[in-house]
Amino acid sequence: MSSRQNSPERKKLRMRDIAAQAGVAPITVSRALSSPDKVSPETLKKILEVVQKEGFIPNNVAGSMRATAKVIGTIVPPLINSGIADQVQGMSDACAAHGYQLLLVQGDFSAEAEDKAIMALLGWRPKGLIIQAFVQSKAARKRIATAGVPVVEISEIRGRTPMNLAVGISNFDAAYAMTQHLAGKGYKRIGFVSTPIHGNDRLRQRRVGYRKAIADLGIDQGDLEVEVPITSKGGAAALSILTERDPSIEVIFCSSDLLAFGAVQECRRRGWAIPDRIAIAGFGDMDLASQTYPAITTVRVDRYGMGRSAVDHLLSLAAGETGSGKSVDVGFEIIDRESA
Amino acid sequence: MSSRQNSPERKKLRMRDIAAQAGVAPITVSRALSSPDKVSPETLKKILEVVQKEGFIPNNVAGSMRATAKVIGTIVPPLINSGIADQVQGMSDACAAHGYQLLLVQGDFSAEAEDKAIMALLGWRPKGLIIQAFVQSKAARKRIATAGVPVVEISEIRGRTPMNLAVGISNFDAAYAMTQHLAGKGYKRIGFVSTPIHGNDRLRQRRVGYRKAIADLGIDQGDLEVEVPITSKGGAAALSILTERDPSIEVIFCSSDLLAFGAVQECRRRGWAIPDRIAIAGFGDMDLASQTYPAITTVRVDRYGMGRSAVDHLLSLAAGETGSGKSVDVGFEIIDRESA
DNA sequence: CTGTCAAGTGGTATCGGTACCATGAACGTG
DNA sequence: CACGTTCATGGTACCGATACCACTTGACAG
Repeated sequence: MSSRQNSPERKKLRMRDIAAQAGVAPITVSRALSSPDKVSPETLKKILEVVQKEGFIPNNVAGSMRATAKVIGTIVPPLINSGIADQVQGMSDACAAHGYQLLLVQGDFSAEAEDKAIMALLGWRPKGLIIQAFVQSKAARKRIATAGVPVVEISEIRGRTPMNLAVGISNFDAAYAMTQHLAGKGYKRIGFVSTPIHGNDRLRQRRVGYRKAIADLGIDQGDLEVEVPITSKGGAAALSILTERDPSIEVIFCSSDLLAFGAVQECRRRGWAIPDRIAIAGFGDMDLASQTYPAITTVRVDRYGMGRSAVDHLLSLAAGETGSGKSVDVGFEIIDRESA
Repeated sequence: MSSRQNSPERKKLRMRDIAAQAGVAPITVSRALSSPDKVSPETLKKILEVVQKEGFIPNNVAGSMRATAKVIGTIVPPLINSGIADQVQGMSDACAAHGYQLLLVQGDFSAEAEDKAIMALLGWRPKGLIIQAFVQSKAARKRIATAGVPVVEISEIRGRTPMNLAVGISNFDAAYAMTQHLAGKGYKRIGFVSTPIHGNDRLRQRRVGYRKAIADLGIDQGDLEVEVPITSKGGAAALSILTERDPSIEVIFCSSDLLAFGAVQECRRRGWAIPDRIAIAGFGDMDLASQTYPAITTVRVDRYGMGRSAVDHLLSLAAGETGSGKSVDVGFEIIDRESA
């Protein structure tokens, strides 16, 4: 009766206000908004009209107390490279497609920060977590296990058994394949540039794959590995270090395109021809890699697809599928360009 | 009495379970966790022990029904360039520092998507919104106004009056300054490359600033503007288009470093010397700009700082400060490098 | 000894949806 | 025509933490 006039300075809209105005019970409004096919067409129309007119937006917080929240929590490393950004985009798009929200926390490289981030996420009782943390500490794993929330890890899929399910590639295989590829093109002395591993399995496996390939190839070249920060400046530095350590080095395989880019720029600065004076390969197939001149030979990984796939699998897990311990391999591809 | 043994297959932990085990009331546990100074040291210690032992994580969803949620919603454009990524990092860090969570939605370039995204965010009754949408449709603004949620816009600060408060720079001034800077270095024919404006005021103001500078300088050069997709490929294309349109063009000012990078690579491909054959300038001072050889002259904007500052101001607004209509100018800086 | 006050703690109502079960109407079937 | 079944809708009881107010206790001033 007084529901019309008191809008100007009355408080926030609730479902019951809409219900009153539409002449139905609150629960019917709820159904109209979340499962419209359970409401008769006329009622539905009437309710939606009121919702539209009043600009009502249901309170997800309240709704998430009974039903589990349509939220997926995720921890991502700092978005320094566009690979991660693609992945976030993939997760974001997939979430949107399913009507979920993405709760994003950025990790750094410390275990405490990771633990705190996980607690913050779990506090929201998300449907699941997608983790791509660097550390993956034991404490963190235990916390998640206790909470009983499904987890999809975007990670190295070789060797380790995931908590529930992992999406990723074998970084070992990829690095092995690239090293072999370079050897196949006739390069003899093959350097390797890594970023600080910090307990990150993906990075470690790349190095292991490289080493295995060198061993299998029977190349005797001493230590041609170096570790630098994950910036293009790091790549430039790596070039200097390695060429100084062994002037006859023929190719440098960088564990990230960002490093490869930096190395290419350093060559330009020195006036060195690529790949004649020295060849360079990267990892990730960032946009950069194809656009740099000369274009960079690299390993393509479908990061966007990994993000989407992670969300899809997570929702399956949450819906009851066990799939425990499985790994989903999204594969990789060697992209041969001009730089090596 | 039976609270100890039934843990194995009992349901989730609630605050009252902790309370029972610690021999206090639930509300005391609440206080112990959110305002520890209101609880006596002994009680606090006992409660924290139980919390620790059980691995209890309070349910934020429930807590957010009475008190407003410690959540900030944000809409960001696709993370195509690292500038946006820096900004997200800034917001994320600032949120973490204040104990807030970041609810992230990625926009695209359509008004409907934006409206949907805003509804999704508002459904969580966030403390506030940080918006950096491309469209900023009228419908979206109205929705936010109705919800009565404070908003910080990361945007162009010239001309437009923000809903509550805007953080950003004057893109007009920045583009004007760069154009003048280039003219000051002796360049006569100055081209301009923009990405599709799509109603985005920041991009528009850059173009307007450029045009104003050209007019003020009294340069009569015809149309040396072109619009290309925001990719490095777009930058390469722009170089081709402009040099074909006017072979005597001397410098190209790109409204994004990504474009400038593409243009530089295209020059390399053609064997053109930079800046002798043609000079290039960018916008944003992405990591790329300083690392590319030759290093790119550009406009530095502190994106990370903008993100942090947006969160800080938003929390002030939420705490009651009005600050309506104000704009916070974080400023810019012309970074003179080798490319122009 | 009484009154005032602060600190520490608890009881209760409440935030706003939705799961669960009940109800009544309309329809078809034997 | 009695009965089962489906469809549309409503009533009620929560979900789990916290705001609000009340209460107890001890310290201290007058």
